[in-house]
Amino acid sequence: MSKYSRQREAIRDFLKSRHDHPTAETVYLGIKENIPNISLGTVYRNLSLLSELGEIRKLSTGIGPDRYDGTVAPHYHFICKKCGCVLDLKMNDMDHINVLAAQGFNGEIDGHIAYFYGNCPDCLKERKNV
Amino acid sequence: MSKYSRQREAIRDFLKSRHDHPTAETVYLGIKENIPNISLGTVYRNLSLLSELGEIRKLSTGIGPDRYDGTVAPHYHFICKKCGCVLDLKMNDMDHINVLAAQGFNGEIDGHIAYFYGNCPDCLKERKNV
DNA sequence: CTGCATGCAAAAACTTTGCACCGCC
DNA sequence: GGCGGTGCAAAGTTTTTGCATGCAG
Repeated sequence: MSKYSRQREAIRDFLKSRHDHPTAETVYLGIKENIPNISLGTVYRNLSLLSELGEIRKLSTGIGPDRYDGTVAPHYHFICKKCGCVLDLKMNDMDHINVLAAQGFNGEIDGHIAYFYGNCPDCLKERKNV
Repeated sequence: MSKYSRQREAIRDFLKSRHDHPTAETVYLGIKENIPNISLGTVYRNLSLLSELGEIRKLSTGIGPDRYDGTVAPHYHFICKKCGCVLDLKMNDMDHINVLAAQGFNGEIDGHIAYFYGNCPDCLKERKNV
């Protein structure tokens, strides 16, 4: 179905190597260091392909542009309301909530995404200084 | 802090009166029937203000534009992967997951948003017909 | 009156797409 | 070779913003 490409591989590797949650722009700039003439369109095309294939995940945080995550194993995210940063949370998968959601619902539920909101450690610290 | 405006009130009322989850565009077109010369900019400004005030909620589904919800009482949403529709789920609030998330996290967690994904009743039906 | 809110339009921010060329299979 | 992938740039979509004017307090 899809053919090898150096650009796609670079994008996948880039995402797997990072635990922050880069935007398309950040991915673009990062890859550019090794493949200087890669284009932003290619980055978007591949991010969207990889995310359909389930090799990466797209995060729509509601703050700023979409972000991408190379970790597909189930895990959850924290989003700082103040600075907009996105952090991984170390917590177990909550499979059981799919069952809760499915009760009294006629459709088919095969997954969930949960974002936790609040203040990140850095912003908390700053708040005390002010 | 903020002054009365007919436009803002209309937007708030419009959202409270509906249980689908309209986009800014839909809100704009809806209000326009009563206030023909309202502008899209005003709609965006007020949606964003109301959502900061906690009077409405913004939903970033990752599929299409942001949507807005006049129901602020805790509840959860289902998003159809196929048609992109957004439905309310009848399920209890899962306060306890904030505690789970806060374990081993240094920041402050004061809320969460969870989206459930799958196929909506209509798309399931359609799939059987094909 | 004073200042927040609005309408309008331009611009910014983000993402997708058409097209000619390139390179994997 | 054939077909999917790329670079480039233009266009599409969604959202924000500057500015002059309007209206609530």
